[in-house]
Amino acid sequence: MTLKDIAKEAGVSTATVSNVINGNHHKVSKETIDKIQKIISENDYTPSATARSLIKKESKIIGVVVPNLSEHDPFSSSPYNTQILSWLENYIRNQGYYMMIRTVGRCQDILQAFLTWNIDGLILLGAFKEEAEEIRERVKIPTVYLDTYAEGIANVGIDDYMGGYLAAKYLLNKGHRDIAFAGPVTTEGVIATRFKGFCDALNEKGLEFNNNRYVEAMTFFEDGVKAGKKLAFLKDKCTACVCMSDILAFGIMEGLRLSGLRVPEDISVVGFDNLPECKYSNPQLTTVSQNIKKKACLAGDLLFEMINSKKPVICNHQVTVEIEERFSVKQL
Amino acid sequence: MTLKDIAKEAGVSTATVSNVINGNHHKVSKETIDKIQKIISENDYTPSATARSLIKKESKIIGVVVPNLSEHDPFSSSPYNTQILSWLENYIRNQGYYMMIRTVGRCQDILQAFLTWNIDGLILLGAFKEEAEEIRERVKIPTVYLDTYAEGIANVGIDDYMGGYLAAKYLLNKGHRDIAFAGPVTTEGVIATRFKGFCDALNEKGLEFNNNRYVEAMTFFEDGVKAGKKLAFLKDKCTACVCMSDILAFGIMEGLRLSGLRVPEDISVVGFDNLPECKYSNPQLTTVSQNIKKKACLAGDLLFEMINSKKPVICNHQVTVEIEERFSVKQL
DNA sequence: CTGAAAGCGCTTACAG
DNA sequence: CTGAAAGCGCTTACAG
Repeated sequence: MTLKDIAKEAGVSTATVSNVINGNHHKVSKETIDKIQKIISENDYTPSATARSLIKKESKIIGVVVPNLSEHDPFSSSPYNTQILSWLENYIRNQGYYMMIRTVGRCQDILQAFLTWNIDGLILLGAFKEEAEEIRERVKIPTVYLDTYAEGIANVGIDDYMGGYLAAKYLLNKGHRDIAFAGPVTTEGVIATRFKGFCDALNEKGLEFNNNRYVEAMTFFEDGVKAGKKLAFLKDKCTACVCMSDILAFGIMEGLRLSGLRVPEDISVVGFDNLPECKYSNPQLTTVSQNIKKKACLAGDLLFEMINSKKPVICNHQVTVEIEERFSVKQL
Repeated sequence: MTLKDIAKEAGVSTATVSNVINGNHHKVSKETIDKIQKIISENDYTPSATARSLIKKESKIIGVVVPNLSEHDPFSSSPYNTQILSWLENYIRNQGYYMMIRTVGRCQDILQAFLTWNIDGLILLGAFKEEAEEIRERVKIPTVYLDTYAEGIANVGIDDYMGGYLAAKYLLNKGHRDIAFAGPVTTEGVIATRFKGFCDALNEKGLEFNNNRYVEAMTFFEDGVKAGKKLAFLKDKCTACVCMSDILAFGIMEGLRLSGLRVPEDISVVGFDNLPECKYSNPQLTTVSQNIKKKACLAGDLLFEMINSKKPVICNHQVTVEIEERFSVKQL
């Protein structure tokens, strides 16, 4: 059933049917409206989004790109991304839009194919700086980045510096002095910024971070297990470790346990993200809490502001973070 | 840049450009192909998916519907759904298709709007029987259901009966006799079937399930906490509890703990699903493991079989389940 | 091997 | 208030 069929059945032109469907009721007489609406509901008719999108050059689709370390991993290997995704879906749906998801190794790989859908907006989770710069040049539709450090874009992130700072500060206040740092090694971006805050907190106390205590690890559970074992046998013994994600912290706790160490009795652990899982873990994880829902909502606000105003926005929201205290840190 | 522009620049017709783009190389001379491909790559041209979809009546989009208890919840409130979703995304992407996600209260609500996209296939997670029956009548495109008990559809589920049976059997073998069952109350479908298997295992041992031990709870953490407190003070004391999801089990363990009971020393807990979280929990959760990746892959296989063969398939795959033993059950 | 023409299902000036 | 016509960006017989 097409709009044309309805027009025929109602004995009017397609233009009139179109006006009824699109709520241009001031252009159509009451009787015509009623007649057409009756036919529409009787036939369960819905306009073709493709045809409409073709002519209106908009689609009501928001594309969301989830970068993955490997294209073979599912996005759930990063529960943080999953959380963000689900709040974005919620936001996008409430705006009456559709969400198209794509996991990808490098952001650029998918862009062209994605844009072919006339998508009205684009959200990118955790793109790297160089990716963002390339995308900024090539993509002309409203785009919002999450957790990306780059100039000239609309970004929603957190106060990563403060995250690292607070984690260290918290441990220092609990009497810890020999603190490890676990996460990927980077020179800029999210992790590097957190690391800087972390070091500065130590420095304030007159301490210097000992680089042997940088435990390199991807933010996955299995990497965490390995990292935990490394941590257990570190030459420069530690009493605590700050981890760059909760999942990594879970893995590290497991690795420590397998090495015969107890958390927090023998070594304290602080996570990052405050995922729901922190409440189930053993012990429940003290972590740097970022407000994931708020980030998703801010990203949505930004995106739809750009869509509705048809103007690009350049900004960098930094959502505040705080320590969520649970039971994985011991007072020394 | 459109196909027409390319045709003009190359001095050929749009039909010829179309043939080049679509790989109908036997219809076009070598020189023409080269000339056109040069122009295409120089201009970074990608065909409009909307226009193509309109005329071909296919879209390379797979719609995935995630039913939620509340439309205001994000889909991550069900980590099981999240896992399925992410493996589906993986599968769909590897087929060169796009995934459109929609969370919804009642499946029917979204269907019409969803179908307007000429989507090539539909996957529904956890639809109810009546929903499935309505959808079966109204939807003419390839559709695959997950965990739905209904006739005449293509379904991928698990052996729920065996899941319930094995959980009870496992506890019986560990010496437990007074066993509770925690989950939503239903008369048919996934949970009811598991419950039947659960009861039958008890019966085999000459035991009858005591209905006072049916702890009603939704499969969320917070509901679990409440259920755990109820369980702690049940008149008909139990030594173990089978929970209808891991998340529920985590909540129940927390509720028990808050009530002063230890798991597994005072009471044993068995979960259902075997989510990654089971490895982080306190204690690590013994659970009925379902192969989530396999389910997603089977669903993908089925869907694309239907899409490629253009024939509907009616079947009911039941993936096998097994007990994943960890540390939440005590030998009596 | 190539092109003119029709058409997918809509919307949008424009004329009446 | 209503309709004829053009057009969105493609593909597909069909004729040459």
